[in-house]
Amino acid sequence: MIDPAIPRLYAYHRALREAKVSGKSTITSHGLAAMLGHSISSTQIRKDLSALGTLGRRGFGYAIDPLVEQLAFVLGLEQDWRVAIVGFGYLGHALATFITSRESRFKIASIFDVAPELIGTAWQGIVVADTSNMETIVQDAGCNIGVIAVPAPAAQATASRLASGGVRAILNFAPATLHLRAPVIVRNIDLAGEMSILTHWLTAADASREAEA
Amino acid sequence: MIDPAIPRLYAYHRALREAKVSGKSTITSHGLAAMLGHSISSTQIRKDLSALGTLGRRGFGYAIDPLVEQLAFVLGLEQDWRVAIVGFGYLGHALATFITSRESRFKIASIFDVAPELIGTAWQGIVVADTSNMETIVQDAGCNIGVIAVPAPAAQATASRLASGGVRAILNFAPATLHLRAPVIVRNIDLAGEMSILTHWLTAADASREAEA
DNA sequence: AAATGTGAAGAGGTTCACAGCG
DNA sequence: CGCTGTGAACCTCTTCACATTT
Repeated sequence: MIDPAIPRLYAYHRALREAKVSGKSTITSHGLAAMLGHSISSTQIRKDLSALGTLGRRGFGYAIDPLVEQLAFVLGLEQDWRVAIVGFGYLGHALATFITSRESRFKIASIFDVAPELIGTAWQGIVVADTSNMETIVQDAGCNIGVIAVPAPAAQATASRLASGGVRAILNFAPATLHLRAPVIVRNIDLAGEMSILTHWLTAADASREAEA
Repeated sequence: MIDPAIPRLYAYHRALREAKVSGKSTITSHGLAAMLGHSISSTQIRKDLSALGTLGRRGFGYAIDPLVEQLAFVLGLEQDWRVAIVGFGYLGHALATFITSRESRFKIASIFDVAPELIGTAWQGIVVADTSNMETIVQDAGCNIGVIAVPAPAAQATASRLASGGVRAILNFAPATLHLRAPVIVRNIDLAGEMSILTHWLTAADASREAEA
């Protein structure tokens, strides 16, 4: 499966579950495109879905149930994942809540922080640990995925230690470039960067309006 | 400037500021690529930077100061932006802190929530308002940018009201497709989606390892 | 008739190879 | 000689047009 298709597949998965909740049992590629605000064309949707196997019926559309199931399979959402969260400030806390509430297959398995007032407190039965034995705790808890919600200067060390503990995928919210030798999948979410994408386009929009005038 | 270059430009901006802090005043395209973990090639960097004007000196590299300045200009980081945050739970709180700490040009100008225990409390001098007069408050505060950190079912209404209040760019953390008629720039950040991108690749890695065996 | 599935054309961005300059 | 700047080749993904199936 091609790279940029994956985020689209997740979008389909989400929209289809919504469609199901609202009572539908089939949907067409056009209908799905409409649900997604036409940000993805119906042709694109058909191309993506046909790559997963023969799931549609010509002249009819797609049955939602098997489609959701197949998407969940391809996205790896049919197995359990154990997540370690490092940094349990507002961001870490928000992520813990968010992740577990949206996808039942994600379990927070360990939480770390350096703040003395947080260490030893519990969230949903998980006790916040200090970072001194991160590698072993992560390994013992069987964490596959790590979430980095620490300040930028601490991000690299955190990433290395998560990798040492056997984590093979990292979601990084710290504005820092992570250097890892091991085959770890890293996905960076740079909030300040996202903001500046907005400001760039706002500025560009202003500039072009002035150019017209 | 081409679309996918913008996130790269922000990455350069961040790395260059780091380089400056560590005492450098010039840098080569190769050096910058190394700082970014070679996730971007030096050729790509030169193409991107040359599109901004003649900023490098052949046989020498780039002077950091003018480059940072030019990048900030292109990214729209040289003007002030007023941000409205809707939803002041853990996520909203984290974003408020994060945004203001990273880029001094972003000012949180208004905050909204529906929780009675939050309404009326203050954060950094900004009083959390209920959502009843969102349009006028946002307009009076001169907000350009809105951040949606509410549950998915409330996202669409929030977006529409922000747009009515004059907001022209939205950073949306709710897993929902926003339908807006006005020329509003929307950037969606889907945390569950990001997680499933990781799980897809983890699953794919497992599958290919089994195929090899 | 209606909607999927798909080879071919097209668009957009990245990489290459090297010219140009300090 | 080192490093930037850039036209051309390349490649990947998207869109088009239409054959195909119910």
